[in-house]
Amino acid sequence: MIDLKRLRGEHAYRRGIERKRVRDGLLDEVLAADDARRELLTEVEELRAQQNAASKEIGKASPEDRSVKIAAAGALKEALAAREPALADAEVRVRALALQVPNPADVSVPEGGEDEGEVLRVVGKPNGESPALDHAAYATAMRWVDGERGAEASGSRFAYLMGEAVLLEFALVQWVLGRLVEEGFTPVVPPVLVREHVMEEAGFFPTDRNQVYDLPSDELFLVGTSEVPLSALHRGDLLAADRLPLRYAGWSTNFRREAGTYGKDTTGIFRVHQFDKLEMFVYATPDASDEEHERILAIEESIVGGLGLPYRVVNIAAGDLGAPAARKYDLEVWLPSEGRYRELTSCSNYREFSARRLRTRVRTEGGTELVHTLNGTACAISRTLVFLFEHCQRPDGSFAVPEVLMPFTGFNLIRPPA
RNA sequence: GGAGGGAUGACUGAGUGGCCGAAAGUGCUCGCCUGCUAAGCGAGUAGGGGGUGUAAAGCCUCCUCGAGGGUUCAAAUCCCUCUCCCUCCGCCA
Repeated sequence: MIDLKRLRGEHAYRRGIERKRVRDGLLDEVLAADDARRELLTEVEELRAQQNAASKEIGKASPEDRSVKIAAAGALKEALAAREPALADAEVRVRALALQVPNPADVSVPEGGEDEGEVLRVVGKPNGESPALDHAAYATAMRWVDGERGAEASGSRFAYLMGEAVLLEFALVQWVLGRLVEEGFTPVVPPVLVREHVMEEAGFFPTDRNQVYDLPSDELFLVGTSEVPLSALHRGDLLAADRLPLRYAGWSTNFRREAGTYGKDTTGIFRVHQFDKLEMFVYATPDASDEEHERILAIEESIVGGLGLPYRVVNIAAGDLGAPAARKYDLEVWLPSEGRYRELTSCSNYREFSARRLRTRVRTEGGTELVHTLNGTACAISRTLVFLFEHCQRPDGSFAVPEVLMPFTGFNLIRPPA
């Protein structure tokens, strides 16, 4: 959630919001609603002050004065009760509007939409050739992915992952998790079913509600990323400054309805309803969050680069940022069969946007401040496999295991089935 | 799933209708003191919102004792619902 005070008083803050895609007039509506709310608040508080004072006097009053004073206090109570609903309505209205307002884009974020991200660097070179089979055909040929049976069992975009592909998954998890522990991350296997308030406070409801699977009879929701439960880990906490940064590496299965993606990426396991992912989530002091963001990016680059995948780093444009992100980097990897770069990982700095709803704060010399939260993909397994299926595929159809994974797979080469 | 007990500030813990935003202790901050020390002495120390203020400070005010609702002139305290924790019984990967 945004800072209404800053929206009211800081031009740059407002400008950062306007650089994202915001409905015309929304910001003025929020400000007007907030003005109305504060006016009512002043009025109601004045009445409450009178009522409190009147009540206090009754306690000290002599028995014979009491009945008169109680009657007077009762009248004040009624006057107050007449105005309170208006204030409550105003608060609901401000909140509903404020929730629609995205986090301002950082000044370093380029102008524009989806295709206007700024390519910061290109690392590694596509060799210009495509493998004999694209990732989907290869995975089927190697008997690693069975999408047909997956669809029979659970519907489209579900698949069975099998054989060496599963060993590759666990090798990836082992290798990446080891790296993250080296970098000071605490590994976490979080709950993947959460309550509604967790979804709300993590910023996924109401905006992305249609992307989330729910279990109505238990009033629980399946998470689409471990970012959700990790953000709830310090809900309402007032943290000591010397505990920050808190770095967590969440491993979870993730569930996404992928509403609105009909017909997109329909082959293989590029886009599926269920996948496993290692996610980085960091709580940082406000003055350290930009540095922490660069750190997360560097880790992502070392993972993607370590797998030998050619990639580029994109500074995502304002119009393409999600609502909570002030800035975001994507790592896009070359996908030979499509002849273009596709997103593999990303990392965002939410600044204090998410922490405001979570009420996660840090005690500093000056007082208390909202923490900054950041998140980044360490390794999204299915999609990583997609890229490996093409880049590690050799002309004879065998699969060359990336060197960094060899210690965890116990084999270097996988031959196609006879 | 059944029965009972509990949730208070950074932490421990007192408080069963007004004198309580809250005793005491711990911790922390500042000062003093002992030749040194994890010792002693003194003072301060909850969070959040609104208003005022050029800003900081200050001042006024409201809200918050797990969450939400209710009773009452008045609620940490009484009632209801929910969440969580503990103990016992049952069941179980």
